[in-house]
Amino acid sequence: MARSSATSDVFNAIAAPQRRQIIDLLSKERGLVVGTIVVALGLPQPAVSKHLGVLRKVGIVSVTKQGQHRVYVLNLDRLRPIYDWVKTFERHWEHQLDRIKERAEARALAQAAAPGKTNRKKGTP
Amino acid sequence: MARSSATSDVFNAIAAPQRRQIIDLLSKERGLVVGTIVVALGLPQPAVSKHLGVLRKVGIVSVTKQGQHRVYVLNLDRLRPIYDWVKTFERHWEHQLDRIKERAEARALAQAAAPGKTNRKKGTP
DNA sequence: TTGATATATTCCGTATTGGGAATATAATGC
DNA sequence: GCATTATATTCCCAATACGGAATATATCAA
Repeated sequence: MARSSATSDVFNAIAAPQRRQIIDLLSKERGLVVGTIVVALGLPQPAVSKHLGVLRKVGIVSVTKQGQHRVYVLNLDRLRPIYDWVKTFERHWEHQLDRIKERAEARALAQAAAPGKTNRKKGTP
Repeated sequence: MARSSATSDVFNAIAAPQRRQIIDLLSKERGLVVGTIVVALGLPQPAVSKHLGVLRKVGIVSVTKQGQHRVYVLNLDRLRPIYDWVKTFERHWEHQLDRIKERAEARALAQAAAPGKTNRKKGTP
């Protein structure tokens, strides 16, 4: 046995950054034609078609013919397993998250009070 | 050029289910010795060592010698990129999420009120 | 029909995977 | 020293992966 095959499960399908890019694109622009993805990613068309093939096989995207184009749409629910998996560990980041959120809010307040400059590192002399 | 190499980034590192299992284990039991993981996964020891090697190289786990054992611990922050990525799509699942959160809060309250037993499903009549 | 455009498929080559088996290293105990 | 235990490393191999190049299919347009 070798590897789990990118077309076998979602985790392998999203391992390739190009495919994540495609997913990102499709999450913003609902329904994209291959050509658009090609120019957006700057990859050769066959490469894009292959990546789309992988995503299709796993069910992350689906196609509909439309004239001579293929319109790809995202099936976000297929990403749930990943979400559910990492969410298991969310607890561990929650405190950090809270702190980050607090900081962000503090920053927003500070900026609202005195806009014009983003505050820098830390160094409180 | 072939693939991005499992040892190159976190997304590839977690593509293998065995490695996700290891992560799951380490998230429950903080600090595990290789032998424990071996019996838990039912994989041959060299295989486990290799998977641990991948996780180590990506920074998901770190080792400390302890006598003749190696204790592996999880560095959960390294999984953040994955979390952050899927979280982008959370919006699409929000309704479901709200319900989950509500349940979690209800559970927390119930537990605060009467600790000692985790409540089971829900059943919304 | 011919041709242009849009997309998919096939073949090729190199790199990588992940388990198996054997072996190497390291620490412990006698 | 030697044996045992714990873990890592090496070598092998079949199965992929993924980009490149070429080609195949499909649709539209004239």
